[in-house]
Amino acid sequence: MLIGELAEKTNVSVDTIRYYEREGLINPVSVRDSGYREFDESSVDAILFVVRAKDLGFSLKEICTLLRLKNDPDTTCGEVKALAEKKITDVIAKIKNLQAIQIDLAALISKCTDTAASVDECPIVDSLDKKEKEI
Amino acid sequence: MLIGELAEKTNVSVDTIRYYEREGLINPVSVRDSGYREFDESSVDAILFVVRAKDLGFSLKEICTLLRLKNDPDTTCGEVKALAEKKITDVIAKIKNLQAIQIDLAALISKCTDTAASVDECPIVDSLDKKEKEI
DNA sequence: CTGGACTATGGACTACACTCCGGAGTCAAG
DNA sequence: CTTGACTCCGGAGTGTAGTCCATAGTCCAG
Repeated sequence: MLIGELAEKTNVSVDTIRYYEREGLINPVSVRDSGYREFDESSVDAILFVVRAKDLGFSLKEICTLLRLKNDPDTTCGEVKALAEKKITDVIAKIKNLQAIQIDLAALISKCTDTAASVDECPIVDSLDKKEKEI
Repeated sequence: MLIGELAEKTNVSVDTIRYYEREGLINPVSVRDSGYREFDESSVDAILFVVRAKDLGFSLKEICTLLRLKNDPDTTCGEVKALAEKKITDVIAKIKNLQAIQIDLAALISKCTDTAASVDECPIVDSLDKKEKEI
């Protein structure tokens, strides 16, 4: 199949597929003399691999590494697991950060009881202005 | 004080301060004929306002809005609160997303029991390869 | 053999928040 | 009055993940 059909089957745009190819994430099965790329069902799987890994929070660079491991017969499952573990650590850290932000925002919001008040007396602005430095 | 001193006091680089000025987030108190910007303690507070808002997850653009509200006498506290509420909604959505990712990653990781196994039998790679599409 | 749909390429552009650079001008101390 | 630290400006570069474009070539049905 040509790139347009692959794009349709995977729900990934033609431009993005070409971008993934440039980044070394996928390869056409063959290329005609005209330059037209040809793909098959394995290409669909390859694209979906990338999409799923992306959904799990892996960057394209990390997916590259994942693919290199996947295609190297000497790779052990442990190496892949290590990547997944590193990623989950990152994810947990991000969640923690966001939760701290959530708590701070909630505290600010709850302080604001009189929404009609002038901004001069707004406890939210006030907090951003004068918040004592934490240790 | 000059920009270098302000940078030191706020722990924000000279380049970043100039960038914030270009973006309309802060303004020097005055500018000499030579072009040298002059700042005072209020500038320190202004920078710290930006830094704190950033820490709460606001983008520079949003901080711009926040500052416009802050400086407009007609602004009510409710308008500021609305921004904070929108932001906390965003934050909660991000947390939810990341938590879903965390769960998926944890499931994959727990499936991998034999770290010495070849990547061909790696349940993690396997899942990325063949995961049936969810509805 | 022609028209319309598709594809190729290279490069520019987006958003975000900086960061770095070169060349020139300024300032204050010694 | 020189030296060294500081500052100015404009512009380019960084990383991420694409997206869009013009121009040119290709493919196939009618």
